This record gives sequence, structure tokens and C-alpha cells, in this order.
Amino acid sequence: MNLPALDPLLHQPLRTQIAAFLSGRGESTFSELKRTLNATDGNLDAHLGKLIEAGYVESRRESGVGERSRTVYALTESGRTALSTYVSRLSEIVALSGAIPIVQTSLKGKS
Amino acid sequence: MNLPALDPLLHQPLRTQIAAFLSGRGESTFSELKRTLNATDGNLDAHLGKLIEAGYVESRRESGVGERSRTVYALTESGRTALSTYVSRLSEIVALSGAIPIVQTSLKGKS
DNA sequence: AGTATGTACTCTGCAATGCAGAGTGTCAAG
DNA sequence: CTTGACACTCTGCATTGCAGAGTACATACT
Repeated sequence: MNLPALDPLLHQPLRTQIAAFLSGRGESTFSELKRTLNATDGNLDAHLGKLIEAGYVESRRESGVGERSRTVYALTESGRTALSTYVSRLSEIVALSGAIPIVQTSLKGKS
Repeated sequence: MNLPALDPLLHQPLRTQIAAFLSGRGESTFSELKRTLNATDGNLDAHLGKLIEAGYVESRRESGVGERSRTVYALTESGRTALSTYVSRLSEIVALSGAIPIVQTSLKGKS
């Protein structure tokens, strides 16, 4: 047997949350993410940075008239694909964890 | 809104695989885990060590007559609970993302 | 008996990651 | 024109992740 590997970029607490939240919400701001995910400034910035560097997230500067300028973050197509693949693999792994009843095995034969 | 946090101990590629595999298989050996998860010796040892230190996994030394001695690893009750909670939280987060939901099979009921 | 080979880990060092708080720029109110 | 809140960004350090070298012990071969 052989388990599928999990994208290490997405399989990290804060980044999984960022990606999932962005996927559900469409786009979001730094502050909203910060509030929603209970993250500290530096940490959120670092992880957002990695996702952007990987091409999973894109940022757009917004500066309406009389508005405080801020950056809006969203998943890219590539990010959406990666998230989808990630969730599928995760499902496989998790399914395996419950698919077979927990019993004592003989350990004699090879799998 | 506010997303649930993910157990950082379980939310790491190799450790998620170890926990899920152990949950499904009941118990396993170092070599079987190594083969199944495609892990290197040192890395597997390190992560197994963390799970043991956290009380999620227990190891038992086996040394039958005329047998090579080896160690058998299994989830503890605490580990099974943690995995179950972890999967529930993950499901919530993934559900929010709008992606394919993770199906929980025979793991114990959600928190 | 002695040596080689394979298996099952364990240890070590280093690179990469994760994190929090300090710092920077900008706007808006007083 | 100062003060304070907001929206980030940068820095330094602690923790983590990883691979390969090292160790121990059992079996196979000569």
C-alpha cells in the first residue's frame, strides 16, 4: 500500500485556514483574515507571503476615493486547483483511517 | 466568524499520515510505516517520537523466539480522540471552503 | 568461528519554517 | 499639526523537518 502525499504548503494550520476561507469567501482583506483566523500580524503576513510566492494567492491593492488603502487577497486558479487536490488526498487518507476496523493484526504477513 | 484551530501536532503531512494509517491498521511496525508513507528513517523516527511524546502513539517492543526484535506502534485512546477531533475540525473548515467534504466513516462521533 | 549482509531503529547537524512583536507608512479625527 | 488607529512589513529567534551517518543485533555464508 502507499498513501498519497499531502501538499506541505497547504497542510499547515494557518495556511489551510487561509486557503479554505478564501475559497469560501472569494476574497478577503488582511484584517478580516487576521480576525477570522485569530492570527498575529507577522504570522499572517508570512503565510500569506508563502501562498503568494507559490502562486496560490494573489493580492490586489485597493484605494477608493476617501478610503484607507488596503490589499485584497484571493485564491488564484492554481490555488483553487491545489486546494481541491489537497482535499481529495486528505479525504483518501482520512477514509482509510476509519475504513478498516481497529483490531489487533497478526503482523506476520506483509501488506 | 471564527474558524476552529487545527491541532498542529496532527496537521503535518507525515504525522497526519501516520495517525490515519495507524488508526486504520490498528498497529504497525517501523518498516511498514516507512514503506507505506515513503519516509526516510530519520524523519519517521522524529515524527513518531513527537506523537509518542504527546501521548498519541504508544510503542511496544516485540521479541518472539528466533525473531528479529522490533517495535510495534499504535494509537493510544488519547490519540484516537485527538484524530477524531482533528478530522471534525478539518471537515468544518473544508466544508466552509465549498470544496468536496471529507466523509467520516467509522471514526467515533464528532465533538 | 568469523565475516558479511540486512534490518530496525537512533542520533546529529543543518536548513527551513513558524512566530510574535517592533517598525513603517498612511489616513482621519481632534 | 499632533495623535491614534489601521494595514501591513521586517527582524530575530525558537522550533521543526529532514536526511544520512551511526549503532545494535540477528541471520547467512564460508
